[in-house]
Amino acid sequence: AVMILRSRFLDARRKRRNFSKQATEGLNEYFYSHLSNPYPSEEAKEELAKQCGITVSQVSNWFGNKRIRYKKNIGKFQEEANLYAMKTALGGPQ
Amino acid sequence: SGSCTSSSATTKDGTANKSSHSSTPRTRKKRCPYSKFQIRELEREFFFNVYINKEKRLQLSRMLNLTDRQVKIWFQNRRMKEKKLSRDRLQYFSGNPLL
DNA sequence: GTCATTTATCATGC
DNA sequence: GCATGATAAATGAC
Repeated sequence: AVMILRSRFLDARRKRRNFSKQATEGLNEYFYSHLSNPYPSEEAKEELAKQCGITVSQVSNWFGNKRIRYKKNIGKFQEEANLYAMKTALGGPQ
Repeated sequence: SGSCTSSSATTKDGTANKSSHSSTPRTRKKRCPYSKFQIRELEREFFFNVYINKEKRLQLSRMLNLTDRQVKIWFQNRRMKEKKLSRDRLQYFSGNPLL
């Protein structure tokens, strides 16, 4: 039984699964509404994790990847940025 | 594929030697994944001792063709990885229906 | 020393 | 074939 749990644990860590639509939505809303300083505090990370149904580590991973990939190619994310800027302007998270 | 050997890129202090200007912001060392052999030996030592002393560090760095700094940082990162593994294990097994 | 990062790389999804 | 999440070197704050 212990071996089974151990193998499942190892498999769960290895396999990557995309986040749900709502999770990515929430992460992007925070990112683009804090574009000048996209560094959520530990409390904000916990809040996002609970809201998105993922772990705090996954929130940290997402922001780390997002920051550098955004910085490396701002143009590619322009459309996405406008989308979420529009969304927050129309009564999104205050 | 041939720019990860630790002999040419940096000096022993870890100070980069790319330009002659003394005030150039030293370039960040390129991340180069370690070989299977290097990882095996580092893990072996980590199993005996989570904290490595200076002598074993020098010995290991020579054997693996790494700098002291690289070995030191590897152990730091490895301790952080161990801590994260413990957190993940706890979280994973805490809500397990088989328990 | 820890620890949050940056950056490149790996592994997978689709 | 890239997008995406996770991990492995490397840096810097403290």
